Amino acid sequence: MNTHHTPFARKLGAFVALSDIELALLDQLHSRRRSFAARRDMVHEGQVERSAYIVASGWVCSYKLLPSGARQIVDFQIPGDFLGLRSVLFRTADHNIEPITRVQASEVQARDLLDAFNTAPRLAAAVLWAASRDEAMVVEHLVDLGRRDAKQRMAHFLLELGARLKLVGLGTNEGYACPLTQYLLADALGLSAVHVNRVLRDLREEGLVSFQQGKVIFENFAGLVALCDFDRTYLDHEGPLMR
Amino acid sequence: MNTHHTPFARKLGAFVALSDIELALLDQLHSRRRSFAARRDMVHEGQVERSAYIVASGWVCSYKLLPSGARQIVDFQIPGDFLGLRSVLFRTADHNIEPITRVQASEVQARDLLDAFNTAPRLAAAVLWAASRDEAMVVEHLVDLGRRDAKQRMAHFLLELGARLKLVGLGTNEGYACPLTQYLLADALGLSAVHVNRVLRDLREEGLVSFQQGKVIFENFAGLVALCDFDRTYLDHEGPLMR
DNA sequence: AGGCTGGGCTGACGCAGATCAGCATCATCT
DNA sequence: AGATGATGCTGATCTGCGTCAGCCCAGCCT
Repeated sequence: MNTHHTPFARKLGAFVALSDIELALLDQLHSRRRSFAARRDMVHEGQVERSAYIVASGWVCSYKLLPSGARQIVDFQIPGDFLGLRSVLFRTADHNIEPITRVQASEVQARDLLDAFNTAPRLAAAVLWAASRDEAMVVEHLVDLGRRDAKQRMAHFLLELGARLKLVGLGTNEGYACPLTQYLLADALGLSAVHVNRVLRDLREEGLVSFQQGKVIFENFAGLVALCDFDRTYLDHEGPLMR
Repeated sequence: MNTHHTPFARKLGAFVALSDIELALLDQLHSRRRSFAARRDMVHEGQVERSAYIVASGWVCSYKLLPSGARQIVDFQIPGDFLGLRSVLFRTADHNIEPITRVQASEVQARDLLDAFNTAPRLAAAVLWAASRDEAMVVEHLVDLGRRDAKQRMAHFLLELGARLKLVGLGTNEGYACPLTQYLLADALGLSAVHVNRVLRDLREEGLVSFQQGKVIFENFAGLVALCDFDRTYLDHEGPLMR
């Protein structure tokens, strides 16, 4: 695997055999690099937004706030992920986006993408694939919230995150570094922070996963997969347009 | 409003000013009409799928099954809605699709769509808009499951459904006909059927909505909106590509 | 140093909603 | 007419998770 490419190129390249020319085109999208401080909203709901981003380093979350003050995190973005692709299409952003750590991201105008597609049409299919994968993840998240209990949710979440990170070279089947706090986990999983803490302790004491000092370590990968029926096909399925 | 067009054309036409030619093109997509019996899966997870559908009449639901036997309904499709657009892109369907009533739907090959787009490029933007709206609904559903209690969920759900039905001429601010059973509601809202029943009773006794004999009737629309902070902008927002 | 803040952690208690069990109604089938 | 199966409805009880309240530690201010 080519490790000197950006996480974005690496992710797409893992499922679509891309030529060197195509890979180079993808890397070129990263010319307009910007940096964002942790904890300061990049985009807030209702804001008029004209460009999307590709995350180069750091972690981001997209969330919705309810008037009650409750927050629901819809998704986390890690290096290689698109950010705000939809708010380019719609006139305004429909949710908030906040960096969790310091973030480096490349601004991508709609025009840049279209130019790249014209030069290398297969890239369009690849990007479409990435967008579909993101949607499949949201659906899986919905199933989590609707029909899995706290322990299964957590297990599923940690496994999915691991699979995504592995794809961009930031994780292995042993574990990965993870900057998320228990509060962030709570807001993503629809739980209270208190309960997140308890669930993590349970999982640790059962020898399944540990999550301490910013590191997720899989102690019993198979056991964890069994606990929540994790099926990763939705993450790395290749489509008919890819061949 | 033109009522002699299909629900699909009507829905798109409500937010994108479409010419008669464009409307006619949309209606032409409905040539390959098929009929499906209630309760028999149209598509099941993992099935290889090559065509999408546009619902002409009847109700459909897309859901995921867990090995535990639990079911999570991701979304309902009503007349005018696309069905399985994503499973055309991916090689296989990633969830099951089941008609709730008898359903008439038009089969749409990827080729038909592309042809229509070539003739009338504005249609592509309109269809993209519809797809984005569907995704926004899934996100809103996710917030429901993660951060709203049972009563708010139900209120939000009934209001959203009402707004969607109104768009295709199947509902008003007074109410609408709805073939969903309490079991279906439960599987969509992440509740038990027993609790759905109680919540419906509560809402009825508080004079907010009633849902009986297949009819949803809004007794106090404003009160219901206030209860769950319903904000319908995500349903009928027009995008920058529409002008 | 001392205070402040953010994060992890824990016990006691309460409640929303699940589960269990059962009844009533209606449509369809035999 | 009786049997069967959906669907709606209800009370009693149980439980997963939230809420409240508080402690501890580490890092960062002043």
